[in-house]
Amino acid sequence: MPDTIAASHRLDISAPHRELLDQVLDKWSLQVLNELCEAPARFSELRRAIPAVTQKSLTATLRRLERNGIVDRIVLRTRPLAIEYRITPLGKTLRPPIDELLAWADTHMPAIERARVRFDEEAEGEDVT
Amino acid sequence: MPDTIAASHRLDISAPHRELLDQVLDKWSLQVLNELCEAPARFSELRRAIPAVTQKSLTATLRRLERNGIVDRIVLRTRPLAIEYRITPLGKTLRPPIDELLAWADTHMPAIERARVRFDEEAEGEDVT
DNA sequence: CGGTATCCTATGAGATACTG
DNA sequence: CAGTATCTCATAGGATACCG
Repeated sequence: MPDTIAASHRLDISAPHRELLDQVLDKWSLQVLNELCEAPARFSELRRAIPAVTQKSLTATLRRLERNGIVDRIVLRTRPLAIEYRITPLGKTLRPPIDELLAWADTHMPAIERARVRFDEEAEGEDVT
Repeated sequence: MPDTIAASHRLDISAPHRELLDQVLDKWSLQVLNELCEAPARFSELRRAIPAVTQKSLTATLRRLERNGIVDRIVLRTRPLAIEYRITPLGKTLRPPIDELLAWADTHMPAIERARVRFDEEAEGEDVT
């Protein structure tokens, strides 16, 4: 295995970091985490709570989160059998950083919208010069 | 215009938020931001600094960041002409949340590795039961 | 140097059908 | 209910060739 390329004084954004963030910050993870931080939920409850997700994607998301120790999959020996998903303590530690990120998005959204409009307008006039 | 669906006491992870984070936290943005937070850089410097990125992906990343007001593309009227990319003030505000996320990844990486091993081992023995 | 244009393939994700 | 298994299509991203 290759060690880190250089002892950079900057942030080291190594492959494992990126891979990890990709698994945790993907399209549906945030919503799922959001639901499970509230309360444990069953598969069908999650589907109802997040209508846009398909069965397949929800399954994939839950498996990924489970594999990374972010959620637990509990088999309830009720009748006829039920599965419950719960956030783990490790999963809970994700909240503060995620919240900060969402707060950033919230705060700067207007500035970003403006930047986009400007950019798109400039691109318009570009080739007519 | 529809207001937020429900006055949820939970985090609202709306489409614009997700879209924004997708644009900013994509595969290469973190590395690029990391470089540009240090100092302005030319296209070829970025390629050297991030060897794994292809020309196409780097171009796409820079355009996206530029459109969102995170970086500036400066045309230097030197000889024979040079392009410089710089982080914007808006771009700099991204650092704290990103740092927190990376710190989280760093802190909890060992626990996550362990969770993965456990999960994969359990999956092994599963069908041999 | 700093890209754009094109082709091609791998992956992600929706729809659908079926199972314990 | 809680999935798995396919099929299919759209997109992301790499390789390559070329341009101002």
